[in-house]
Amino acid sequence: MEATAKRFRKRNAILHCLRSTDVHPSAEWVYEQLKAEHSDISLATVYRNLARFKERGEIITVGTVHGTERFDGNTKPHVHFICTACGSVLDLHQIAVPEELTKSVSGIGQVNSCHLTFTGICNECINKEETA
Amino acid sequence: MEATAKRFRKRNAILHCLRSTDVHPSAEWVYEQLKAEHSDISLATVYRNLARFKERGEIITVGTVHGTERFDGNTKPHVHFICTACGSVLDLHQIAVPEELTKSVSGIGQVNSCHLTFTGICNECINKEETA
DNA sequence: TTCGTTGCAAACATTTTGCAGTTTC
DNA sequence: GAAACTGCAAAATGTTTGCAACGAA
Repeated sequence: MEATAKRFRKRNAILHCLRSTDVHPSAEWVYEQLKAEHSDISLATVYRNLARFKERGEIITVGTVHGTERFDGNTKPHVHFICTACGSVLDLHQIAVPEELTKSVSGIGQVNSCHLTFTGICNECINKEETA
Repeated sequence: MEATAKRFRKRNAILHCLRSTDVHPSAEWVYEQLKAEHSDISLATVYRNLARFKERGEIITVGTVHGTERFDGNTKPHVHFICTACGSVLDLHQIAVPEELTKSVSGIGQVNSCHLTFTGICNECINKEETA
């Protein structure tokens, strides 16, 4: 099996981890997840591969939340909501950036991507606050 | 003059610096600008005041470009273009996020802000590349 | 006297890098 | 053997904090 070639085991694991979650993880989170299966994995490997994936467009960056970069294995354009209280990042699949908007950007340069992000307080954090 | 009270001179200078530029500066950039007028200013003061302004909504964060946070003294909602080559951040005043979009987000929590960002390569960098 | 602001240096957290060891071709 | 991937530890980076000094009320 090519996919399990020892050479790429960790790289594949990192990509798979990103693709199979919707928490928009940080490097640290991915590292923690993979430690179970790959007890000898190093954080540097996670960072190196995240950088590589990003370069190749296999993953995207959602932004920096509370000082740490957050990634998304879903590269299809979609909208995000970032809770500034707990730092969670949620997908808003029901919304899309109208194509006309993107088109009207030409003239400033070569546009490679477009990212719409809402920030606020998620329902969970609002409830916590009320209960407290 | 209240505005020039020694107590707030540097804080005012920092805010004024942000309000009177469209480069979407980093903390370091603001610091460098202010050194001319305030030779004894410290980077910590810049960071402290930027955090304060952000908290109070007097400035906003545009995002993190090449590892450093970039600020904007213009808090009116507007769209940005980030050049991933040179790291410059440009305003796209001609575009606006349709209100309907924002409205349809309710349900996920309390939305405080919304930010649309395009990334790509600015014309200047494209030209540099071609000439090279 | 009490409070808020600052400079300085130290601390901090995240991310990147150098190097040696290993695997694949 | 050459090239690619990795772990480890060290380094680099951007940002925050503790503290003493100062200024304003």
